[in-house]
Amino acid sequence: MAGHILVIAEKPKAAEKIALALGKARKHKKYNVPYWEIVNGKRIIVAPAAGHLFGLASKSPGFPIYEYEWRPLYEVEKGASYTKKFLALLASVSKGASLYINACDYDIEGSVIGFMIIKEFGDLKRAKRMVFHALTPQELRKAWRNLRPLDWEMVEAGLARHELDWLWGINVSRALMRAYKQATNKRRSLSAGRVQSPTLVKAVERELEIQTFVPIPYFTVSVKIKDTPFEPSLKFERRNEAEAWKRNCKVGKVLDIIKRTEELSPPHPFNLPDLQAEAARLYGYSPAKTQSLAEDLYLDALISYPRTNSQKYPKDLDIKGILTSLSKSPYGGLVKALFKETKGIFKPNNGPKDDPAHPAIYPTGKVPRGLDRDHQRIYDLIVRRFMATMASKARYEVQTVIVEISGEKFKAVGRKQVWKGWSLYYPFSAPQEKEIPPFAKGEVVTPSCSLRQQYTKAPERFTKASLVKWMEKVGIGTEATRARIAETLFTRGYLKSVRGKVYATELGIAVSFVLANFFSELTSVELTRKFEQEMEMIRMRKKKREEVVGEAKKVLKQLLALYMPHLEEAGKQLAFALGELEPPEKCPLCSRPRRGKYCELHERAEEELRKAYPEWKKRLGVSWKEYLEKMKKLKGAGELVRDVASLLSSEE
DNA sequence: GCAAGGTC
Repeated sequence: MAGHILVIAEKPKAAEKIALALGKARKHKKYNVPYWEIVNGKRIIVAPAAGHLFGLASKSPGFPIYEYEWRPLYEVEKGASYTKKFLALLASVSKGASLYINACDYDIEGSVIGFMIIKEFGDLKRAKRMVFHALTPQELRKAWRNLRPLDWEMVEAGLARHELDWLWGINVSRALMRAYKQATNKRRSLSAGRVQSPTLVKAVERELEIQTFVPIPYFTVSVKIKDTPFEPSLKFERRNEAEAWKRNCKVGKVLDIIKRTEELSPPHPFNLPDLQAEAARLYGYSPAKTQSLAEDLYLDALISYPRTNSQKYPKDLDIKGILTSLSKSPYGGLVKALFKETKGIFKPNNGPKDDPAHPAIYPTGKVPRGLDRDHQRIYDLIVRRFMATMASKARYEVQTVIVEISGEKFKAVGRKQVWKGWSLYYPFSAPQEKEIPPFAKGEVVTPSCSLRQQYTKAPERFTKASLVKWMEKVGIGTEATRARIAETLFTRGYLKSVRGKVYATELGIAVSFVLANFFSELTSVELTRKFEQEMEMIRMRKKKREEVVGEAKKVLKQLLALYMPHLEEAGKQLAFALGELEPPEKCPLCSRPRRGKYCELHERAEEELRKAYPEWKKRLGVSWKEYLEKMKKLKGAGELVRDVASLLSSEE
């Protein structure tokens, strides 16, 4: 065993950290990829992958398809040509090694990345796993002293994850495309998958909720005193109840004035979802755009790795060093203020969320030059947030005035900032100041009350950002993939974005219906839960990969057998949606195929319309005819509802 | 060409 030890890292940055922790490292380059050689002691080479270098591909064309193989990623995925040089390097440095160490991130994907490389270029019988949870020298050295045998269970779980996603995704996608081809003799990229399809279905459900929404009327009486609005507004079902209360609303008395100081903790360090949410809120950027801008900043070495869920900085982060470097930037004034208020002792307000592979996002200290507006805005958020997490609490003087008017209590809250604290550095999320006029306890006041008729509102439309947030909430996709997968729904033409709001297209609705009818597993986030359980079973050696994959094939075979007789029908649904085919019988209100009196969607709208009438009659005393007249023009009513109301009122 | 996952 005279050869060197090869350590395989998941990416160049990690390779560098590992090399520097293991000894005196010399940096080399081959095929324009950096790698490191430890020169004191044993000969060790640390070389990086770039994420997955291998991917699954079909052995043969056709559908359904249950055969696949692992191939170099650059052969099977366009846009992955950059992986070729990494493969070339790893093939080269693998030669003559006596030991292969998988030092990729300690998760099932990292286990697969290293495993595939050792399997292809090295020797699995002389392989070990290095396990660490942070790229700090101490942690890395500890991992080096405690090398473990190769983690076959994690590898098997990871391979299973790839195979399951591939089998479901490729087969159901092809099922959709086949159907469309059959109906139109045209080609079109259609897709379905464990993550994208539940997201599509959610967006379509929201679309239909909005389009079939029937507002319900109610009455509010709102109270103002000295031109200041008081909370809450009172709600009533009927106008006469509201009017009765308004007549009572003549005089009030100030019951209490409560003054307190409110302290607001600094924000947590940025993880990717929080950065995306802020960029969406402040600048209207889509999550995919923010991610891509952040990645550019990372590649420019301006910020740390952005694809993270962590809200914690590394324990050994050189905060002082970073800030010192930034003092030569336009943020110099703020840096000076931060040094002054913290006296050089930096304690970040780390948040609860963690990520096994990467810490929270922070600036590296490198001073940027010539960033365009978009990059500058993201960089600005990250630098300011970084400083804010170390700053003191913001303080507000809050004054609450409580007034009683004929037995009901109302309040108004004034807020004045008395200490800027973190909001000096990150002003974007500080609460607004609000001034209220002076009141005295016991003071008798004259309220002005106004009565308004209002309507319940349909749920909000998704934005790209809130759709990605939803994915995060229900736990599908990862930091690195969520925004990208949401974006594919738009490139497929399933969803569209108008002035920042998400709309489901006819095609999106049709795909969602076909999936619900024939592949209902793919319409729910439960499939991800099931996968997670299966992966766990494999890791615990309670189940074998072949077993899990075999079961999935069986389920798919059954579903596809049920689907095939309806291929043409499904294809027609897709073709109707795209206007490629005319339905034999049209809905009297739109161009969708007729199902009963109307199309499926207008049917649903009529149902909602009829369901809501008793409530309208009770609250407003309107006749059916008056109800329809009103609904025809009511802005908050769903478009499909208004269509049906127009038609019904013309039939009356 | 199609998934989801990693990263340049």
